[in-house]
Amino acid sequence: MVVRMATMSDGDVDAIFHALADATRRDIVARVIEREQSVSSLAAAYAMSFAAVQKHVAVLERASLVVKQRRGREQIVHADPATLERARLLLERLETLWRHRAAAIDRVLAEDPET
Amino acid sequence: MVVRMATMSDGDVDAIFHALADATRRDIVARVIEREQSVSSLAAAYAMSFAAVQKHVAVLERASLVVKQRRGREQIVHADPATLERARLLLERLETLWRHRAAAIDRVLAEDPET
DNA sequence: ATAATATACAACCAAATGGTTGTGCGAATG
DNA sequence: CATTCGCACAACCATTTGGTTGTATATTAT
Repeated sequence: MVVRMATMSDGDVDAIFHALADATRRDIVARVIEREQSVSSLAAAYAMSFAAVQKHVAVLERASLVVKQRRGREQIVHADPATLERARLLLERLETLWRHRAAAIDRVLAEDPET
Repeated sequence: MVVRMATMSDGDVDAIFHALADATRRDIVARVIEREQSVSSLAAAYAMSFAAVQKHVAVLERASLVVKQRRGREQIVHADPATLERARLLLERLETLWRHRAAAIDRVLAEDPET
């Protein structure tokens, strides 16, 4: 199956990195990657109000890093690893840029040493 | 040469992702990767005040994504690709976690199908 | 039917963000 | 020396963030 990567708007990328810029949210992502779980089960893990955790999950959801799925009266939070990959690919692209630049510099230096 | 990766505090990671959560700042990183340049030469590229760009560079600097180096009256902004790599490695670790989980699920499913 | 549970959501607050303008100061140029 | 250039920094402002509490709603359990 081929999946076309939708072109990401700046806003999407902003949302992803912003969501990852908080230790609690990164921890939530790690937890739901290991095992999907309800919002309240997540909330139990942190020294803050339920509503605060709920908001963190909402931020992750807006960034498409997690998805919520209702099950009875619970809301189960799943990871969406595709979004993580998108973010990683962006960083990889920047690193590639760097390697190309470094290679270009090397070429120039090798070309005409001490002329 | 062996480089020991200093353990990153949550705050460091927060700073890196926060710095990347803005299109202007990501663009600045890309530009200085391609060619290091002065703050004012960067500022010329954006439709905002010099001070605003200066602040963006400061955010990137706090995150160690760029380094400034004085040259005469100019301040030359360089990329620090090591920090980019750190961020990428973090995302990779999360993705690895996911792959392990997926593998564990596969194992369970294969173990006892339809008992 | 009542109570308890899981979530949603609004209102509120302090602090941080992302922008502005203005002021000052060291370095280069005329 | 006077001026201009590149930058730093402070003050200010609107908006967003990350937390709180309180209220409402739907679902399960007694």
